[in-house]
Amino acid sequence: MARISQIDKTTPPPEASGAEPRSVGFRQREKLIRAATGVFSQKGYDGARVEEIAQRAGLPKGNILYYFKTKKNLYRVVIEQVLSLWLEALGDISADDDPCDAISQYIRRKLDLSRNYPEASRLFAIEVIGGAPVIGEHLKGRLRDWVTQKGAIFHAWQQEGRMAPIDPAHAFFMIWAVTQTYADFQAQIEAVISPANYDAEVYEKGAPGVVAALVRGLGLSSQKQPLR
Amino acid sequence: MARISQIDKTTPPPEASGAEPRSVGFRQREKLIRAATGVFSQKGYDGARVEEIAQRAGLPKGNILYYFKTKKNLYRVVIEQVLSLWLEALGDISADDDPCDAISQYIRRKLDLSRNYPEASRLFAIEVIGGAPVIGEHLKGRLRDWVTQKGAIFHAWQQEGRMAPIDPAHAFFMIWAVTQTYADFQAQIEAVISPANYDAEVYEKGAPGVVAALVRGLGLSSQKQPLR
DNA sequence: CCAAAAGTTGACCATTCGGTCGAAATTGAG
DNA sequence: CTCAATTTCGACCGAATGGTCAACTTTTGG
Repeated sequence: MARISQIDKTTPPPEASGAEPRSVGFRQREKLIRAATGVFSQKGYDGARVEEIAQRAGLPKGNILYYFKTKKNLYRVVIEQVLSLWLEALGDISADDDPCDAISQYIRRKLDLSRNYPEASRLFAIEVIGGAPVIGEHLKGRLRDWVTQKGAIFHAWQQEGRMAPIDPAHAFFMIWAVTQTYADFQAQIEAVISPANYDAEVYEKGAPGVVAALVRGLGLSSQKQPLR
Repeated sequence: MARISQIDKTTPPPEASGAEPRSVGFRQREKLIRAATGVFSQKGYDGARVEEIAQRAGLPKGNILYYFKTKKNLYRVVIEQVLSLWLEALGDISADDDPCDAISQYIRRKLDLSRNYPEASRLFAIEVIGGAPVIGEHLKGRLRDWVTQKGAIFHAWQQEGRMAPIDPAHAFFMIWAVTQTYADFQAQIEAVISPANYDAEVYEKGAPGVVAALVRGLGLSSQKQPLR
């Protein structure tokens, strides 16, 4: 009976414990997670149907429950993976960097994330809008620590007059808001702009100006030309 | 039999046709819409339970179906009301205004909206993230027209060098993104900042700096001091 | 090559939820 | 006050959904 070791099966997600990326179950789990991300991001947790996720992955419903035991557990796995992706991509900003370069690059990286993983972005948004019931603790932990740490760097830059005196945390909120809006509110942007090709017209043509505006707004003089 | 004229009952929402704001049904409908906004904004359409909305409004479930006929119809009424609130509050920006004043004021107005109607903001966000199945047409109509019109004003300002050369539509996306983030991502902001009083610490202390950053980013020199 | 573990599958169950119905209670105009 | 329209309310129904189960097939390690 295969049921015995199932509790263990559900614990190690594909990325964790890089044990055996070649096993059958590994690939199936990956497929399911990808499908689940898509469905959850569009319909939310309750709106998503296990059956639909299975269908999109080309597998029978039973398999999902076999691999993840419950719908809620699948959701947890999926959203935690999204959060990891998020935090990893945050990258590093160090005090030695030139503020303008470092933040420009950070913004661009964040924008690429929205562009390459729009579903992940939307899923994250839905979770947070709903009060972050699942990842709330992570936000209060990892994310918060990250902001505190990087905020100190911002503060130092501000003391040197190389950055406008904005509360560092709010500077991040601004950056996140703007970069994520291109993924999360894609439907609205499309309604207003009607781009033939979203990627090309929005990310490539529109975004650079927005990055510049953000940089300007944060008072980041290129190189060493202190703000006023 | 009361069923006969019911189709008419569901059509005129509380605000429309200011006929009889004193009738019993009118107040009940209002109560239900308020409750529904709260529940829908937190759980999304599918996650919201008719029973819960009723409970929150202090009425039996049956009444909801009596007044709105179906859950979907209730949702439509609620979200269309939110969109109206949105569009009304967009206010007017005219070419004669000083760009800096006009946009600063617009941003502040939008920020107040997030502050005073956070649930409406979140509901709108969920709808758009899900692809705007219900209000999509409105976005392609009313909102789009509004942006086109105001965009022309931005363009004129840009020609005079009174505003940075950003695609006007993207300027709006930026403003909307930043102002809405304070309502939509409240859970995240709270996790990172832990404010004792969200309104006071976030909107009153943090927001002004953000407004300034946005204005600066859009290249809006106060009064008539052309950018660069 | 073979047994045991891992994975697959569809039939099935319990629950939940949107919606219906009919009858009782309330309201309000004449 | 009266009577019809409006509103309330609980019992009930059918469909859909998350989850279970047991038999079956495929993988895999020795």
